Amino acid sequence: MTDRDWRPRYIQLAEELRQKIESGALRPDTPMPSEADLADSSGLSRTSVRNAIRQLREWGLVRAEQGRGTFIRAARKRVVRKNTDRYQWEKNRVHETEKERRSAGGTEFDTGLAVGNLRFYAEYRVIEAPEELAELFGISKGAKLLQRDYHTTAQAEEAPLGMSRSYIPHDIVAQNPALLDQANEPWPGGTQHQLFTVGIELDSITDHLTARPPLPHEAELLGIESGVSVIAIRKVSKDTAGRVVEIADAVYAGDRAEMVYEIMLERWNP
Amino acid sequence: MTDRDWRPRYIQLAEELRQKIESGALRPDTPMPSEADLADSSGLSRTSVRNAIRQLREWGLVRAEQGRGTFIRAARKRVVRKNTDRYQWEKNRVHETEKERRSAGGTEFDTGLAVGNLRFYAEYRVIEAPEELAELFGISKGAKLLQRDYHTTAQAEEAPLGMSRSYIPHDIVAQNPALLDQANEPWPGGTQHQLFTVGIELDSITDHLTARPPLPHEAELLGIESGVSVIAIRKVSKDTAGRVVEIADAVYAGDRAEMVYEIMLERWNP
DNA sequence: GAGTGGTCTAGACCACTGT
DNA sequence: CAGTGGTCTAGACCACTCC
Repeated sequence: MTDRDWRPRYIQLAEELRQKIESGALRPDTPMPSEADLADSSGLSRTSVRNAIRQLREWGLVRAEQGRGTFIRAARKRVVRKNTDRYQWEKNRVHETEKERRSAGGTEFDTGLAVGNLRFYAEYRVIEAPEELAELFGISKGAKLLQRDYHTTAQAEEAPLGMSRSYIPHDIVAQNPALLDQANEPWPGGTQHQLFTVGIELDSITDHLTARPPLPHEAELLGIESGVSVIAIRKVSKDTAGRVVEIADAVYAGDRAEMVYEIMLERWNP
Repeated sequence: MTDRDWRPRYIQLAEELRQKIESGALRPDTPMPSEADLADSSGLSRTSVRNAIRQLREWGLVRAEQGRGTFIRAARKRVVRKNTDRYQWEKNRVHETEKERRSAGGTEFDTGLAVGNLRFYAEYRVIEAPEELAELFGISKGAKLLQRDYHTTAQAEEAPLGMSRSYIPHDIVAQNPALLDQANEPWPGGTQHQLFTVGIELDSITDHLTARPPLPHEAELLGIESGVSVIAIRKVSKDTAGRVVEIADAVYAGDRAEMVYEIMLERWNP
């Protein structure tokens, strides 16, 4: 006598299907049996079958397309961002010629794609610093901040890999009026060069990473659905005087992005 | 005339409730109206109300407890792991006395808690290297690996913050038989000290971070539910000869962990 | 025992995709 | 057009919590 399975029927069904997917009996990018078929073969109502499928979606194993079917998800190819190298690479580029800086930006560094194959979006606003940011910048609440939203999409992809919102104290950027005009984006050399034009050299960048489900507008822009998480990164940049000069909140599709940090350790016997 | 809202009714209800939560009209750790009440007040069926609530759970805004109610989630206090400091700290400790090493481990470093307030779990197995790992280690497929599972729980918490599975080529650890016995865990000074006993000094540690929904066993162990993601980290450690000596896959609750990496940039004018 | 959320049914209509 | 998944209803019973 085997023990009776005390779990809900829809979970049992979800587990059965999970087995089939992980064993390869159901193959990536092929459709699962339809809800009606599963209801027939399992003896459950369509509602319970849908519960099972929702479970599979939450596990990130399948993707439903209205009118077409429910498909096994293939593991997505990831774009690897090695931030420990990227940030230094951006810094090194500040002193190169404009022609050189124009030739490639951060996204090209990550993806290896050429500049022409990218669609770039930028929008600037001036806002009043909320308490949380004011505290991090060491400025007073309500002081003016330049807020900039960015995202970049590879021509071949339908949705960007990530999106970011950057904040810089208005006092700092206002020293160079060109920095206040979003028409100048994409700025050759990026933020580190922009800061350089107002005399700022970065000393350190600190990334704070967390994971969470996407918010509705993030899911829409990044083209992700139930069953995909996002990597949220708060990036805090300090200049050589130890002052916080930029804070950026970036969000990346968890199934398409991989963030890499290499930590070099000091030697015992130098 | 306002446009008719073309979205599903349950999404509209979810959005209304989201507004109330984010505006503070519904406060953290207090219960929402019951499903029956919401069905009455909204004119929807209980099924649709449940769909709305599921949406809120997927957004991570509420938590349902059977028999008690559905509660607004308070933002959880995060444990911050600054890996750029932590790994060097662990390396520095290798040369300290055993008494000193015994006094604190990595979790204590992160949380500030004393050793006695932690429940520690470790389990060792010997496995054959699957292709993926063999390739990373530069050894042949099927070669023996020591696989070690760990998790540590703060006495005050019901669930661990994260869990990890470490792999080390068996050839390496077998040089010190004490390293093969899980009864020696928690080993004072951790993995870096264990490797030191077989003559290995680490040169670099590379973290690869992604985000995804938890697998069932992860959700259970970490005590997380629908609406919480995990941070998955593959940590690759190389010794001073450039050889990969340990690979660890760690998973952290996305709502309780924050991973921090500080990148120091080279100066333009040294 | 009253009230909560969790599971489950049997059915309906809709929006979308393919042929 | 038939077939798919998405929305929605009106019920039922269960497991759990709290009084």
